[in-house]
Amino acid sequence: MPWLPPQSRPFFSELVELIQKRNLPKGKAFHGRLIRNGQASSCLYIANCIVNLYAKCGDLVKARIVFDRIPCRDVVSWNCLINGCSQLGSSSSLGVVMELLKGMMVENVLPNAHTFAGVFSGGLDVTGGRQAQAVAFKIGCFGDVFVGSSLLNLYCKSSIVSDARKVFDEMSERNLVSFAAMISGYASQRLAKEALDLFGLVRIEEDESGNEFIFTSVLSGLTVPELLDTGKQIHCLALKYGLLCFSAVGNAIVTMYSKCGSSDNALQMFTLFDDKNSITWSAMVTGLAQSGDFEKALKLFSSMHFAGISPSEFTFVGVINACSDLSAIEEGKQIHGYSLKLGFESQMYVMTALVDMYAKCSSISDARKGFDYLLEPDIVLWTSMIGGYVTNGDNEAALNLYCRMQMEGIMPNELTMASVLKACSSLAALEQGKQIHGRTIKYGLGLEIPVGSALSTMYAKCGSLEDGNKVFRRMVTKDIISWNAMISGLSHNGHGNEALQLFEEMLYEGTKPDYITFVNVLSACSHMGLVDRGWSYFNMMFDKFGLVPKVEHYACMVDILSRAGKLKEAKEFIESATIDHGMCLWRILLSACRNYRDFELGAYAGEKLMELGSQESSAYVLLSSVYASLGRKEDVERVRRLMKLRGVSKEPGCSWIELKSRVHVFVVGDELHPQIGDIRAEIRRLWKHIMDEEDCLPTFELASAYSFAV
DNA sequence: ATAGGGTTAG
Repeated sequence: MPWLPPQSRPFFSELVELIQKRNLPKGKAFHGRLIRNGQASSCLYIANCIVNLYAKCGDLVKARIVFDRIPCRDVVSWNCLINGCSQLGSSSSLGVVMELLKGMMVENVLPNAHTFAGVFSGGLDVTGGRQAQAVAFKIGCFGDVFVGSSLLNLYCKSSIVSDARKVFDEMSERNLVSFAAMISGYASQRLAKEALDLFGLVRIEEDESGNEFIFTSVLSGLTVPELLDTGKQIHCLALKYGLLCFSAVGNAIVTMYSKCGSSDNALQMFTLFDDKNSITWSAMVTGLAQSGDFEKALKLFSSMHFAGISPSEFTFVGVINACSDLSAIEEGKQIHGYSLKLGFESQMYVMTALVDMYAKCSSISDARKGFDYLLEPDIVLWTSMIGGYVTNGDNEAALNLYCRMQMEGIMPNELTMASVLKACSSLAALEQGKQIHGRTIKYGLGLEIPVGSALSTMYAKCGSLEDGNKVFRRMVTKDIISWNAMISGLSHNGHGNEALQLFEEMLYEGTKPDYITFVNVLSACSHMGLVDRGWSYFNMMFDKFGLVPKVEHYACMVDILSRAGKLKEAKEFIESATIDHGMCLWRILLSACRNYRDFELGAYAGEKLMELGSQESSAYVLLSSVYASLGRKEDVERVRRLMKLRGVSKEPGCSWIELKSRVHVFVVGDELHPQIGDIRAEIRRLWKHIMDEEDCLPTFELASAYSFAV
């Protein structure tokens, strides 16, 4: 049967050429001619070629029609169709590929190595891959290098490197292709050591120096500064073996230098590059942006135009990120315009970068416009938009969008859940948070760092400390953020001792605290009135961990001292502070002086604030009340006039609470709540209770809150 | 006649 009659030979060679060129229009015309002169179905060779022609050109419908008309299809006919589907690579194609594999076996056509190589290179579905793997094993195609390489590549692409390695180890024959696939699998998982080990093995086992594929793969895994020297050595090897003429190798070297923190080497490599292509430019622009050289990145981006290379979607993503980090919205908008001009308006990655940029630049409505433009946003774009709302403080919008996403049946990922949980934390929306917790379990997301941390924070912030702690204890790996979240949760809910205990436990486990940890620890000391421990933690920051205390830490210290009534000590501490502390320290002292009725010191602190030009209304209100207590009426007037003169006004206070799925909002001075009468009566009752209590002197804040409320 | 690997991105 596989025989090509002499009269078909000229047609055959012309067909092969059309297939190689993927020339569908000419191919169609040629197919028409073959039908007219009766050659189309003269032999299986020609028929298969025609199936292959349509399949390679992506016209699977036509390929299938021709295929269905072949009277006795052989394994090649099926393989052509399968490969066509594989190369389309759409999400639905894997199902089709599996159907075809089944179909051929039903017709008693035995698959061969070509079949499986095609099947494995088609989709990214692991389940399908495993099924087909079993069939390949049974039929005895498993030993083939092509089959093994494409299967291990499938596992790599699905991020299951361990399974890929199993296939790799079990292969009876390996070649450079199998090595390249395996190395790149490790590299993409950032397992540089494993990738380098295999790279070394290539030279022993294959007795070869490798090829351009091996080099690009191993280079792409070198992404941290510690590997810079290794990267340099591999660069030298590439030079020695004459592989620098492959632009992919050069591109990988440029990226390697950027990621390993050597922009200089990257730029040098880039400058010496003979024929820079779009990838080279993108790699360099992105590299500069990621190293924090945003201006250089933007400059290089504009010179690209003059070099006659037009930016790709990759370049845009890189340069838009530079704008986000710079908060350079004007440049960002221009680049957005440029990307529209080049027709990237529907590119998912570009749009995600734009949404991030607008969100970071506080233009959340522009971010939303971009998001709405894409009809089928993928999960990363959904997550960026939701996360954008969260960073801009519009937590309701974040949750609304998340609900819409759920209704559209989009499966969230870890980062989506972490964002919506953060929204729940900020809103203190416990019920919603619990539901989302349920979802994470349903989706099998576990308690890995983004979700686990967000969950324990959410419970802690919503006052459900036990649940927060439960989640925290079940997390297998905790990072500093998880610890901070739990410590702060305990501290904020009045469990200062437990907060400090947890901090000690953290130190014991060898986790290094950061600035935020110390803010939480010091504020716990403040709530507990622990002056000595406060001092010891404050000193520990620099002495033990090399952390220079920031203004927040000074503020906590002032708070500790003044709450404990050590007002003079607090004043001396502020005046000896070596940092540019601004006004907040005096503001804390002033309020403490008011509460402790040390009006002289209060006036001193208040006048400091007046000198520094405070814009906080509370500073003026507090100081004038201090002067009122001292009976200095003219000073009261002066402070009030100053407040007016400087245009300081009071932001109305606002608070809310969620009860039985309803959110109750209160703004200072409003009468809107339907039960406002009952609420006021209850506040009066509580106030009376406080006043009746012995030794219970309400603070100034409490007293003013009371006077506002009733 | 049919097959496998690499470089840039959210």
